[in-house]
Amino acid sequence: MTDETLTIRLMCEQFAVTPRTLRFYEAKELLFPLRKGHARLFTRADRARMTLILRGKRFGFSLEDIRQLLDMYDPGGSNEAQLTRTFELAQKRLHQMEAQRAELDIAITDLNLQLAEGARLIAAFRSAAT
Amino acid sequence: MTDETLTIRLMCEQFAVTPRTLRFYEAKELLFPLRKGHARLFTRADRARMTLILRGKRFGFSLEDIRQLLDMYDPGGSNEAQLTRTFELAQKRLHQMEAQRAELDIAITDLNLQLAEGARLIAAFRSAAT
DNA sequence: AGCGCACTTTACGTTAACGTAACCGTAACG
DNA sequence: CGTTACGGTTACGTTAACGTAAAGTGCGCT
Repeated sequence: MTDETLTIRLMCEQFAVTPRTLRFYEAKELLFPLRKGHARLFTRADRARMTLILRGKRFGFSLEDIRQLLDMYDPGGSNEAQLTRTFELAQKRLHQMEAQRAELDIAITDLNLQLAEGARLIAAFRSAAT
Repeated sequence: MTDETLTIRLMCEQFAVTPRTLRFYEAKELLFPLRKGHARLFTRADRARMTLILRGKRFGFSLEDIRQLLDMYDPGGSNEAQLTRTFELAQKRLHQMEAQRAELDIAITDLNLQLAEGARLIAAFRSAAT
């Protein structure tokens, strides 16, 4: 059985975050560690969520955005209406992400052009320093 | 001559921001409007900068990050050392952006898979409702 | 002169995402 | 049995990127 539950320390190591962060995420209902006495035990599900949380953060989603996305990765709302609402929300996110990628592509192209120009300038400086 | 300089109001309209934002950007040395008396006049260069600022913001760069990037788009640091440093900074950004795009692609793929699963679930619900 | 309007500066308020300090419990170790 | 180690709960502090309110300035009009 992979009941491999982690203490807060180990969890912190695995994801390179502080205890404060994990407690904060629990408060924000992004993680739901079990309790053994008063201590937290992070489950496999929590670890899966953490991966998604960190990924979400890296491209600029807010924790609140991420919380909503996480709900979708769950077998949570088991009635059709809820499921449909969640599905539509996910589609909106997807469009946002695709738009973001499109902009990122443009920016990368721009920056590449600027880099080429920069390289040209530097080369000019060097050849001028004969 | 395209000395088409804009008042703060017009500038706000063009970029859909508030006066506070423009003043704030000036304080942070992202914009350098001229002064006619005590009033600001935004130049074509300022408008170009604004476009870049807003683009930068859209994929999560901080204003400080953006300020450094803007320096590169300038004929500003006219010595080789400065130019080279700026060039390297830009390269780092580029790598960050490419990494970000790679992750975004993964996330988009993930989300697409989840959406497919979601669609399957919803379809199941509907056929069950015979 | 008086009025209003657009613009200004100064400065305190706000939200997100934690950091950090203070204080408490308990379990193991020497 | 004291203390070190790890865990916990308040609760105030911090940074970024503005919002917002207060109070002053200049100018064009009547």
